[in-house]
Amino acid sequence: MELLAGNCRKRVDDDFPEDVDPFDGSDGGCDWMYGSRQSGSLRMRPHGDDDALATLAELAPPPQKLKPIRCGVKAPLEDRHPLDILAGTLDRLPEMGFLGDGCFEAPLGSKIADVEKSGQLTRGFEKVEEMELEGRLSRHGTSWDGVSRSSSVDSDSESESDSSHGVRRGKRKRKTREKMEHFLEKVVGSMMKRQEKMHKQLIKVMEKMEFERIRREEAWRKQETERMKQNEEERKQEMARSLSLITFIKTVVGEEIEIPKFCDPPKPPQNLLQHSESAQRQGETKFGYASGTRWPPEEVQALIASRSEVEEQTGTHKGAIWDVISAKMKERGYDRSPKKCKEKWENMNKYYKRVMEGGKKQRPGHSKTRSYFEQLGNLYKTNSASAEQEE
DNA sequence: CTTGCGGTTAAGAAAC
DNA sequence: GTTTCTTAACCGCAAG
Repeated sequence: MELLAGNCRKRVDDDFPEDVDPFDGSDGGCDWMYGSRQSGSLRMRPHGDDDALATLAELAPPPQKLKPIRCGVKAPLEDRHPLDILAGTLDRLPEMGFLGDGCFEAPLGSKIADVEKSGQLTRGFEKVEEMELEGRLSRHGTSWDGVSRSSSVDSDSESESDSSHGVRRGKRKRKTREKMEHFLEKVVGSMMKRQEKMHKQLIKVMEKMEFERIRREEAWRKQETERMKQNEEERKQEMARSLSLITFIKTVVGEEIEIPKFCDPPKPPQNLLQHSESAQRQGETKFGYASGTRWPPEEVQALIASRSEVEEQTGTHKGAIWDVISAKMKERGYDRSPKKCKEKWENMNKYYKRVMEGGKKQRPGHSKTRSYFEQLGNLYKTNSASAEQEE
């Protein structure tokens, strides 16, 4: 498009006289198409023989202010037919970045050549006329240049014009134009097809990449699940070893060893996941924990144990105690944020106090849900006892 | 600003 | 179906 807009400075190779000013009237370089602006246009000479060129002139009216395609250096005007020049330019479109590689099965130039050979793009000369012309041109020392040819032919043909000639020319003109249009349609159609094909290919590649990404993700998930399972196995083995050790010590010592509650086999880190999974099948449990936010009794006990541990260690409730508690909960296999731990603790205590103060009777069926009451009560007792001792 | 605490509310489950 | 219990989550206030 840049080329057509006239601002393309890209240098193409020598086949195309890119440095030639197509509208430069000084040497008549573009008169073949637009007619001489100095000595009168082609159309001013109705009896010109070069019908195809005349057609081109009709198709492309002379530009008024459009800047021609220029490049840095002026090259000598070639003795080439304009259609050859056009073909050469079209063939360079891919190089110039207008079309992708292989936009056309064969070079456009060759297509044009084919069209010419098959007579689709006749230049409007009959063999005889052409030979005649050649002779005349050579007599005038003019090269095979559209302008020279057309102008010299025009001047001569004026004298030879007759009515039958005019009718034939008119027909040829129409025919040529139709063929030109047909050819251009074909070119555009071919370009569009090519672009469509490329677009489809691009979509295919994108789909393939997306598929690959999903596949990798799946593989990663699988791997992660495997790793978790392995961890769980190791933990179980460790627990079994510990239990057998404890049993052995028991038999050796002959005394009952109290195992702290928090030494219960910890749940795997994915217990939250399990909760959500089990929540679905937990019409079976008292509370479905359907929301996934409810704390199961074991988790509540773990929280209380963690809290009492930290309290023993620090002796204070201040500071980042809930961070420590959250970390301890994680060690036990429960993933709860410090904020959640704190909230749960507060809510639990609130409810405990409310119930204790209110002296409400526990629902028999709900005794399980308040399994933490006992632990909390113990905790309060020990706390108050230690406070009394300090006093 | 952080922390602890009390109050409130909506939602879910069990008891009636 | 209604009532009651239990819980999570949010808000505000006071103390440090």
